[in-house]
Amino acid sequence: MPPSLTAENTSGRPRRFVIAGMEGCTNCSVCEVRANGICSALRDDELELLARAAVRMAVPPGHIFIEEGSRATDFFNITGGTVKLFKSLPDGRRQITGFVSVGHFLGLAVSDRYAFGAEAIDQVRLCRFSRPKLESMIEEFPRMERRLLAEAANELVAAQDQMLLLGRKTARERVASFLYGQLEVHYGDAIPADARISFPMTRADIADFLGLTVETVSRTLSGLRRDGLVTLNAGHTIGVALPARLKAIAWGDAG
Amino acid sequence: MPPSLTAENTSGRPRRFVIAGMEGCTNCSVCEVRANGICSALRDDELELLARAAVRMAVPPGHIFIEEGSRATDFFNITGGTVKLFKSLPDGRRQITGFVSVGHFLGLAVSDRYAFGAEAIDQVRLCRFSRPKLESMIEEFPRMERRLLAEAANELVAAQDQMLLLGRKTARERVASFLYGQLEVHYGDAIPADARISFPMTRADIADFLGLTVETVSRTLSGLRRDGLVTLNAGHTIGVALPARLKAIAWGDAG
DNA sequence: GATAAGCAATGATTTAGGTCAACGCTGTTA
DNA sequence: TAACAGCGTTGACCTAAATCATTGCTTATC
Repeated sequence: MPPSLTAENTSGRPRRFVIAGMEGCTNCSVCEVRANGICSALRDDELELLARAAVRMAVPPGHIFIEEGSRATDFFNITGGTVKLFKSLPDGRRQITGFVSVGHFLGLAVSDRYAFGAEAIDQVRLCRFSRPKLESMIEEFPRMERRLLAEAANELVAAQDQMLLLGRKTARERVASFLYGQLEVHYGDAIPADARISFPMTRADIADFLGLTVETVSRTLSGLRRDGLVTLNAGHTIGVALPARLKAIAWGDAG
Repeated sequence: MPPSLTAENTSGRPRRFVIAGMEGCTNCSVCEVRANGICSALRDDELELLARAAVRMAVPPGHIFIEEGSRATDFFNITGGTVKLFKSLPDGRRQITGFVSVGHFLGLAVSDRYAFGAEAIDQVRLCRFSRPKLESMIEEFPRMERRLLAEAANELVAAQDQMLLLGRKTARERVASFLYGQLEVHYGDAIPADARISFPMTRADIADFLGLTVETVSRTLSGLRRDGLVTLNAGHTIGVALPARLKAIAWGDAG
């Protein structure tokens, strides 16, 4: 029971999010994230089958569409927006384990319960597959399994990096790591000098991701600005003059 | 180039670690971890093929057999002993990302470099496969891929738990979590009241796993003993009278 | 059996980051 | 146009855990 997902066209919201030709889309071959998602592992004719198993959905900002510990009935493939994944302690302490966006696959689990929660940060679009349906798809198209294994391996590497950050880095190193990570998300390997990033998450999200408090994130960003390493613009946009310096800080070259 | 692995029978060490019938073992169907490892996904006749690709090795305590950042030429399947996986910062700060033992598969990575290091804690035995060989095996036996995906998914769940621990738990909660985790390793789901665990890792290993210092681990264990929650015996053996209390502490029910 | 090296425990002191509190800005509701 | 809520920043103060230092084991080496 995915808690109250906002299915396309059934929400009371303005329709501007519904791109022409997407309502009740059954043709994955024209999907905007065809190149990114698990679907990239399939040929056009195979996508035909996938289409029948997929339900396209829109999730409004702040909406939790995977409840931690609930029955894992579905898999999701994100086709737009940014999602935060998290785990919580009974008393409310929260750790964000990752931010994921377009092309990301969600819900892989051996257990029958989700081990984490997922909340939309901005307006999110996704494809939903029922567990049995996806499993039969995998049965039929082993290339999809290959793709999932690759994605899981990548996530594992990211998780290990994050453990190093949470266990051993200082606040300054953590914030620098986060910013540099955002640079990589936006620019890939080719990060220009004098780069500019803009991200949807709040200071509280960043704090919960880095294992810090909002105050420390705020202070640390101010510190980086004072040192001429970043410029804090209005909203969630940050300029980075010397990405290499930021990277050095992120990896312990204090400065 | 796996740095100086100690191949069976080629080391100058006493032979007592070499169990009869294992030298140059080419028969995986009698393997002692048949039920645990990736090999469990295969039928007996398929194991015949696997045997030809595997090289059995012994790794002495303290020996690093995967060097962080080195070329990922091989995969490993642990058949005995305990291994610590870790990541380091240039200045030497170290985070242990996991302890793994019998049946665990190592080396899954999309990149051509290992993202982590691996060091034997006690006497370790393992099967080594070359990357291309394992890949062709997977090609041939999709069930193996299924098995790897399941293992990766489980590791991901463990990694998320560890992120919650490192980012949001207190020292006491971390140590309690570690001890309870060890109880689960030893007893599975059926943890008896008045349990007893014995583990091979040092206080320094535990500290690097929990993102603490040795002193804090030591003090925290002493604190738990003072509170009558554990008994610290000589060596690396710890008694736990009330596992349920420990679990409660691990999840934030302060006490 | 003296010396050294590795591991664990504990005490004294310091500090990085948390907590508590105030304030400013922007956008929304009444 | 006031009241309010959400978000971010900054200051004052506090504390959990780090750091530094000492001691007491074992086990290994000469």
